[in-house]
Amino acid sequence: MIESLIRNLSARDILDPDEIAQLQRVIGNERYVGLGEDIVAEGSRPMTSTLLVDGIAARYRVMEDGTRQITALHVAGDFVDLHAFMLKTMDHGVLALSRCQTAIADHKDLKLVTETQPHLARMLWLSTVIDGAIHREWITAMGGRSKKSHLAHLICELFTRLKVVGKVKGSSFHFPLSQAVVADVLGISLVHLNKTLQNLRRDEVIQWEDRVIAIQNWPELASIAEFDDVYLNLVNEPR
Amino acid sequence: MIESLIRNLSARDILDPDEIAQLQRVIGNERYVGLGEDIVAEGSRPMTSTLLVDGIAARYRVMEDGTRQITALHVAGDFVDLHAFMLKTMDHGVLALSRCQTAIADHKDLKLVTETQPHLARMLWLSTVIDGAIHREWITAMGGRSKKSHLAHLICELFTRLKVVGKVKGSSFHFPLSQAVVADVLGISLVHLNKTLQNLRRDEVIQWEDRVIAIQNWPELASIAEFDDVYLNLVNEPR
DNA sequence: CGTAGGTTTGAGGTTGGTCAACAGGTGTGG
DNA sequence: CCACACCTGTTGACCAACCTCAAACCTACG
Repeated sequence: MIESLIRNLSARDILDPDEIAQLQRVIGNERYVGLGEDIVAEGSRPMTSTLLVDGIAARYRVMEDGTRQITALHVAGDFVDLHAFMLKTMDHGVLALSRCQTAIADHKDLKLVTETQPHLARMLWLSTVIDGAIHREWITAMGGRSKKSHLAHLICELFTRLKVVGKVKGSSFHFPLSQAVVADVLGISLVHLNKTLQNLRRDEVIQWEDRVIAIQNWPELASIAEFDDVYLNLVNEPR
Repeated sequence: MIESLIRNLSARDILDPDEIAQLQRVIGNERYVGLGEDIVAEGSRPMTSTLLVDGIAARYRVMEDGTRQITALHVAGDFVDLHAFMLKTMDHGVLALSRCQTAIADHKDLKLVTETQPHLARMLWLSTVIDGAIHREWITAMGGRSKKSHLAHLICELFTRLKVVGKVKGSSFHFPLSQAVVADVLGISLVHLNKTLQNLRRDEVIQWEDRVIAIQNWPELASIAEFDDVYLNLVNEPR
């Protein structure tokens, strides 16, 4: 159930067996959330944090005129709302973009971890801080890059993150989101997203059909994206 | 030296005297950084985290074509790189946008805090998580709002954050940044920023001259911005 | 076999970018 | 004291990026 989480954390530092056991004890209560359903509602005050065991989820905000902005994407092994352990109130919603398998950790138990397992607590802190690093990268992409580059960057990032948790097959990965959803990620219109995508296809750097993205030319894609994975902190070192 | 930090944290939860004493012990080594100088360099591996005691600083990235994107602004009482305590390597630089007064905390000491002062450690964790909430709000503003609304939002946010640390005078605050810098925050050109600003002035919601921003009509400004301060977590509750 | 969701394309309008020029203020060297 | 460079803000002209509206097409599904 928590293999993906273990892979995520173990990519950044060594977890000892006792810490893994702690995580197994603290995380439970599996359930499934259907496509399009909220995993966590905006404005709620959850007493637990949710681990995404499988599927893809998004944090999102909707504004007065009805436009929806997606602020983060989550894959297997990500906590979708670990920050709520500190923030208490959700300032955004979390939505299942595919059928999702989830598990939860009680905030009471997480608090106990901070009191008895400082290193494990730091690892959880780390995962919220990596979320922040990803946010900054998205800000950079939105403000400073062309839309083509931004889309390429998103694909590079997802490929890299999915690879960490073993969810890629060769150079392709399952990607069940519609173009409309991706448009809400990039903050552009569906029409323009589609044209940007055609542009990447014309360059023969990616294929995207039947809910699968295949990377045809990684060096070129990464170059279009100016992708550098340092911000994902895939370095195993003491934290 | 750490009054602003205390104000920042105390706005979110009660700090007991011992915790304040701990912070005072851990944070020291004041220095000044001149306008335009780096406080922390991209790619570095700092052994300390820097508290901004006074002034304004920015986290930034510069891309291949030379454009600079600012991903966060910091004011007195903010740690500019507390996340580096967990991330180890800086994936961006931090720059002084005015003459800045800073102080530092050793990562060794912060680690000790996580081992001996779990509540204080959670408060530090909280402050990195609020950074993340601000990032998400910026993503929302960049992707979903008009530039006018985005600029209005930035002003609302800065006013609110400065108010927490006692740096506003009535409805105005000192704001020494040039329009070129603000353009790098919003991810738009200087020319367009200027025209957007004129637009807000024409509406008589703000004044901005001589390095001071004065808010003339807060309700209208907040409405243009769709500003809601929940994401800043200005609620005092147990964390 | 009709309906709904997703993708693709075109036309026309708006937003925002680049280039260029000018004004005001400041600091510096002659 | 003047001449000059430089930084910031402002404005206009023109062009590219991106949006909205609309329609056509495809597939899956009841």
